[in-house]
Amino acid sequence: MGVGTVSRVINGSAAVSEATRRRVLEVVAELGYEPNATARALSTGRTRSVGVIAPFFTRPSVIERLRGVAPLLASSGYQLVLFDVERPDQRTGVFRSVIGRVDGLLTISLAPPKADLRRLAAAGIPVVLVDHAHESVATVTVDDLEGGRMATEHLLSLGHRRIAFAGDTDDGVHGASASSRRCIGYQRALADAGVPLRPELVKLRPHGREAPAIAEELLALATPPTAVFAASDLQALAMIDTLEERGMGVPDDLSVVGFDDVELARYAGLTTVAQPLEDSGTRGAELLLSALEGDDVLQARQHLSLELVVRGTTAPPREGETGRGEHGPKTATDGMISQASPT
Amino acid sequence: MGVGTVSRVINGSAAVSEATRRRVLEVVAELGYEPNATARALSTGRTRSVGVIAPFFTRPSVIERLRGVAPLLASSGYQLVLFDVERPDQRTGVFRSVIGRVDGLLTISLAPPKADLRRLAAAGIPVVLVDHAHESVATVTVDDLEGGRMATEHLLSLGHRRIAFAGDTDDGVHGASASSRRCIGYQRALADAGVPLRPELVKLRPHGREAPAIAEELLALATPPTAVFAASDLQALAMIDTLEERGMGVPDDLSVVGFDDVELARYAGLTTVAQPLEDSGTRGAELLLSALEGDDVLQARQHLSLELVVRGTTAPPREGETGRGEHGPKTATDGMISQASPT
DNA sequence: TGATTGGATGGAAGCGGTTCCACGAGGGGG
DNA sequence: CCCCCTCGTGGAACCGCTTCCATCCAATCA
Repeated sequence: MGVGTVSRVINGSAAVSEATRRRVLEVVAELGYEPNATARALSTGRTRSVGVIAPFFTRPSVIERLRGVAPLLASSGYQLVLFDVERPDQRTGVFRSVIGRVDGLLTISLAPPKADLRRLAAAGIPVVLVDHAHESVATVTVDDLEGGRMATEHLLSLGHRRIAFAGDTDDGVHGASASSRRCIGYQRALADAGVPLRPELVKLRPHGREAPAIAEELLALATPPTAVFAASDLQALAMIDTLEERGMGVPDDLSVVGFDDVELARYAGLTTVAQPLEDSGTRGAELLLSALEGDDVLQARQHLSLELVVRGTTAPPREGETGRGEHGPKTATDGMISQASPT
Repeated sequence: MGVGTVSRVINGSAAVSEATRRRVLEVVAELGYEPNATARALSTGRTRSVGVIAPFFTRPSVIERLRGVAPLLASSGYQLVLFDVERPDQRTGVFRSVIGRVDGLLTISLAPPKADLRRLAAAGIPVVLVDHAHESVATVTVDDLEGGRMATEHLLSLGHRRIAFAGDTDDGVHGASASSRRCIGYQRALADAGVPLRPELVKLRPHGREAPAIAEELLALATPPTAVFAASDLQALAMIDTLEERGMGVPDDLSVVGFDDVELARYAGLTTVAQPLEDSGTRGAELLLSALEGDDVLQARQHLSLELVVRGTTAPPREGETGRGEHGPKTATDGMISQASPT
């Protein structure tokens, strides 16, 4: 029994007589032989695994995306190799180090450097970007700008005028510009409504991890906002916690809108802009799988839609605090007709 | 420049003259050369990656464990390869297929077949079991039995007597016997309190995914329970949803206790038995990493402790419903003195 | 000055598969 | 009866790296 024959039997390739096939299988079973995946990968050039690169993959929003990815990969026989990016220096090397380790690549909320994308392409590794737009590879995105607008308009329609924005600094490290696009939507909505943008109400912090600090700063303002639009649910939730610790009632004293609609948001009753997280993962995986089958998906641009979900953290501002009189003292003269047009 | 020399420079092994080293590095930079990880793995027998096997890894409890694992692996330079087990047939092969793909293995809430454990040992792959006890490999566990007892005793101390248990069928597929151990704790607590075990109050369903069905069945009973101990927070939460849809108030009409204390539980205000999920991941990763360094950790048995966290889903039963009169009609004769000894 | 020693270097072997090619045997057609 | 095909099979070459061994050269020592 030559090595070639055994290989052929195991891979079911080419023609092998029924007799030898049976004999090989017999011996394989007896020896409990299991082919070495690494050797096979080296020889064939295919690893049967796809890489998923995500910053802080245990974040709820990423996890919900993975919920869409995992089942598809599992049922297609691909191994899921997770590359967690937690520090800037990790990101530098990841895109390079995956070459030769994976057959395909899916990134979540990350902007791959153009140079790396070129190398990947040269290496014949298909790439799909979930939650990040790019001109030359397949992407699955939502209209963050529009989402920012939706959240802000909701607040405006409730009668709010002093609306803060809490987001991530687009440090360029993770290239997660979703937050900044949402901020643009926020600014546009304000502009369209003729509400002046007040720079002191726009708070940016790295990683979206310092919502408490932002809450404190906002509260310390001479005239605090009556509403906050946070660029992610996690930020919104953390902010609400801090606010309530400081004795502020949500939404009575302050309205809060989030973004994403992660599972937690439902339980916390958070008003938020919902994006189809799990679906984004599914679409991304579909795209990648089809690229691995040989299809050309470079032009694919999946656009998922957003939806405002109004729950319990937004309400009209207290009387006299619509913020119309920008700097004016809190004169409680408006009576009770502050509700604009609730959804 | 021979291949050997280049290899030596790249791996910083053995002696290479400063001149050649510089020259090699130069060319490497110029060519943008990146070593092929697969070939390296085949040659050295080390993959620089560790496998994590978990059933449904996107479940909150697993994710929180991974939160402990990921940072440690990342900072030690190991790749995290995730093997998601969603179907029984996947489990059969996983333990075999990891051989040759990973240097070490960490399983979560899974019972590896003894035979596979032997093969792994023979292949020199260290294994750490998180959330599953085993005699011959390193484990990180909690005392589920005691946890079941804690939850049940809490309910008993509130005055409940008709206490239901909602858990997973220990189908042997995932070998997740945590649920059944918790059930034993539940039974012991009842026995110790002299409360007879009523089989119709013990509901087991696969995957812990059918809490709604269990809730329905419980409600349909001639004399429904006044409290439920669910073997996981997810089950508890799903059950509460269903209960409330049916017009039952929690905890007014029915008390519910969960298990795990996942993040959601905090937001949902669920009373539950808290186990240090993230910490379990950290401990597991530490053990594995140290085994990878060559330490013998086979005897390691990390025992983490549990804690009852009382929130808003448990309360004394309604008057006259302590269940003392097992089958008795709901005679509302007890007056208002139903509170036993609230925590 | 010749022998000795040790550091630097080149390259072959091997890791465990897959694949291609050559070869042999058996069968059908001329 | 011989030739040619075809099918089945064995094994060499190769995938890209590490590692060991042999070689070489220069410096040190006698």
